[in-house]
Amino acid sequence: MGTKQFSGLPEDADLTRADSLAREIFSDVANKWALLIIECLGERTLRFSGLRDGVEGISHKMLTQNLRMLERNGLVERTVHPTVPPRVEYTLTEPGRALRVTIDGLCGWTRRYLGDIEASRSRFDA
Amino acid sequence: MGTKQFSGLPEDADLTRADSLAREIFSDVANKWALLIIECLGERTLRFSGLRDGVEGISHKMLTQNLRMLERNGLVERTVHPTVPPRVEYTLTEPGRALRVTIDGLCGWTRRYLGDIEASRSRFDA
DNA sequence: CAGCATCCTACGCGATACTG
DNA sequence: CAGTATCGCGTAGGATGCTG
Repeated sequence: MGTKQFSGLPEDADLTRADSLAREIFSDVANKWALLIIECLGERTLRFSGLRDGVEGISHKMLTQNLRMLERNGLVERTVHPTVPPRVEYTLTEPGRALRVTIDGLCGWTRRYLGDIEASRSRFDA
Repeated sequence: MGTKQFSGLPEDADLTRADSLAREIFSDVANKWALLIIECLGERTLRFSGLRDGVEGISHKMLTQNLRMLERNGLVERTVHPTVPPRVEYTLTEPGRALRVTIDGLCGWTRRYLGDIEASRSRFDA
């Protein structure tokens, strides 16, 4: 981000602060588990356990940790039903759904170039 | 990816292998440094040192490491000019440029929701 | 200049156990 | 069931030094 990928603004007000914030958000979001969680949520509402099953290979800890982070950034909404046993549901917010569109693009890209990448790999490994 | 986000194929041939490969690629690509390197490269051709300056905060080691990985997956092309001192240039390949479009979307998303996220954060931290 | 190898630390992350 | 806390290992990743 050295070249200010995020700003693109005319005014230089306190652009530095905005840029460092952007970089921070980017780091939060550009990680495997966060992306997979969002992708798994999609349009549905899922419980903690549902997400755990849905996101293959994720540990209890990673799931809670990332869910907190996503909630903090306002990408998922967390609703607690005060029943016993407790029932907690997660849904994407509007920003979350917007991000999901991008992630879909990433998944599509992966599908599209799967073969090329596999080929490139075997070439490289030789 | 428990729900096979990547496959979406009719035939179930050896879909499992394809899916695990996809997951592997996804892990490679869905990481902060890789994305920032690709974004920094853009349409340009950059040398190692250029990338080092361009991608703010990246260490020598992380840069080489990620560049190797991206080269292996065929997302960047590496050309060595046998001069002294050596001159090595990096460019995005076609798959790399395609991925870049997606990353641009991610950057755009960040810009777009910067304010909302900042607000959500202060709300959450209270 | 580019990049590999080595060392060493910090922390990511899994496993486990405990509350409401 | 959902969540927090603690411990412990493995690895990510920074710093440094050596080659061509």
